[in-house]
Amino acid sequence: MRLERRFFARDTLQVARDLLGRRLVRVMEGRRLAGRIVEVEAYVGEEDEASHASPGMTERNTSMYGPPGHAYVYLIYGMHTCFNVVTGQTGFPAAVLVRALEPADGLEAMRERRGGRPDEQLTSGPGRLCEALGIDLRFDGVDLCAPEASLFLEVGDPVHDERVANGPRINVRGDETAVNVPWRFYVEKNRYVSR
DNA sequence: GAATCGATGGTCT
DNA sequence: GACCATCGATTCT
Repeated sequence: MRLERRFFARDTLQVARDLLGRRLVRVMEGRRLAGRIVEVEAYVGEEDEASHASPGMTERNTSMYGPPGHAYVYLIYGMHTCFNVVTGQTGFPAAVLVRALEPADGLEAMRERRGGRPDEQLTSGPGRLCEALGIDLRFDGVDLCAPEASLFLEVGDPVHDERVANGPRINVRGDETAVNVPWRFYVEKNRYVSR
């Protein structure tokens, strides 16, 4: 069962929290690579100084202004890509960065893609999970809810409140608000959460 | 373990 | 020309 567009069209903080436990799935050369989402961060509006939308619309961040349920993928530090899900209403720039997965299906393929690293390091970080699932810049702007999508989200097993922790976002710049708002959500004590 | 540092390229001023 | 929503290796305590 896939997550439908209306799931993503809600308040971004709600979507971020509810994304925990869902499965991110990549179909690649007939193989299914999937992981359970265990860590995310929300980026909300142009007022959020940590968001790429803070300077207003640019060529890079255009996807953030587009319809919910699409991907926003960008290159960071010249060598890693990061995957986000666009949330909220079309025209309002907001997205949830997926920071870590617990590997579920296609472990062998992920190990190959990740150079044989230990399983704990396959998908425990935004750049790592993109490498493990083969998510690159070509996915920027694609519709994750399209029937033919090779990258999509499944309902999975939602995480109960007691298992959800939150805190400030990792490695963000900006004013005091941007640095301190507890918009990072993760599954408590999960081995695959980053850092 | 914790802290530090280099790699590497697209985007924006 | 500066700045990164990172990773992995190296260099410390």
